[in-house]
Amino acid sequence: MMSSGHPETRKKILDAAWGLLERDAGSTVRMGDIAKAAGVSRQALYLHFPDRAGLLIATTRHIDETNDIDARLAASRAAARGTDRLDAYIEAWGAYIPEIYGVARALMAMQDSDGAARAAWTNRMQAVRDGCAAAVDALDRDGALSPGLSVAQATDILWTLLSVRNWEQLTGDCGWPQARYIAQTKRMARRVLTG
Amino acid sequence: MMSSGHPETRKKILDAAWGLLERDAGSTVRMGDIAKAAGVSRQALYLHFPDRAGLLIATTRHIDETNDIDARLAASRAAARGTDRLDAYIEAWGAYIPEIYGVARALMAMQDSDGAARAAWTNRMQAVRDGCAAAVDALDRDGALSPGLSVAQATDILWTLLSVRNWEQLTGDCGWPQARYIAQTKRMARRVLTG
DNA sequence: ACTTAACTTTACACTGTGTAAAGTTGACGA
DNA sequence: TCGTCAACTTTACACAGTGTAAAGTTAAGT
Repeated sequence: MMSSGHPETRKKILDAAWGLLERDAGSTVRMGDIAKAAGVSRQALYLHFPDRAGLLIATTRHIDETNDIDARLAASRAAARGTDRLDAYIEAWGAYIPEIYGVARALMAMQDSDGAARAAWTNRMQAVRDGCAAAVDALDRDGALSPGLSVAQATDILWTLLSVRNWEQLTGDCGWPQARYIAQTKRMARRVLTG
Repeated sequence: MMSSGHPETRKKILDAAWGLLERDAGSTVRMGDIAKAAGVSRQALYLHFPDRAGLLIATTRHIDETNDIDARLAASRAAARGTDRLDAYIEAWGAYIPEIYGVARALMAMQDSDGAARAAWTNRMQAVRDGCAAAVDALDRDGALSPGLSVAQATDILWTLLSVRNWEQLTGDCGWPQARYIAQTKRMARRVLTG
């Protein structure tokens, strides 16, 4: 059963899931953990969300709304020159990754087993890809795109460069501070795409 | 109970796991699936390997031995100039990723829940990182390393560029053929690291 | 014949997800 | 004031997959 129940309880659950996933993004957060954190019975979760995947997906949307991601990314479209636009997009998306990382990680971990989780995450990443395509288009219009690099391939490259996994590896395994991640990613994108 | 039993049966199991993980790298390969493919009871797996993580780790080693990975990577160390060496390393490792992708994927999926799997995979990736560091050092000795890029940071970047996840995204999601992956990765590495 | 290693068979404990259904509580309306 | 209804709790259970336990089988070795 989905989306019955008080919106207030629903919000409590989403906030609990968010907090828990943000806090220990490493360990596996179970349905029971979320219920306990929300001060609600485990079964109550199933009154509001169809299953674990549904709850996680709803959590990403909840985070998006709270942080007004649309506005943030829209701002990056304002820049006139292609390279400025590229920088702005990297800054906006790169700053957003840490916010969603907890849920992203849980959702990525489900991809192999759960089709709905895979679809939801793919959809989400498609939106990022669209942003990459827009930035690459802007570069291309300026004639700044590296010769011998098609628009499609440049988009693939930028999209890959900006993956959550790369952020995870650089800030996690390599211990980079967020500021360095942003600066170096900008540098890499410029070096690889323009020229 | 670990590593008792006939080495021949052990090899049958490892080959079965290898084949299965290579074939449907997407879906979840269960212990029972491997047992059936090996023509052996599920319990027999536990006579040879401590648990699922242990079996997967042993499978990577088995693949390494069969393909003589050490020799392949050692060959990349022969190149005189730093940039040649970089190319050779990318070619060697990049060609190896598809071979281990099936097991790698299964092992990566276990990382959140299983500490041994995490340790094994981390160890493995550390070896790749060492290769990256060696290539970066060679560039640095040639004075070819981009100014404003420390050896450590250059290593981090190359290591991230060469991650299995990036290969997965480019050849999988983006549909790149292997040859393009190699060529473009070489190009990116050169552009980002040297100059 | 006796033993032993290697493997099979059967059975079961455990974890986490999801379903099912009966019980509780408080608000709201006739 | 009583009934009703929605939201939630409680209890119970089915299911999948991993791993453990232990008794049974088989073939080779001595």
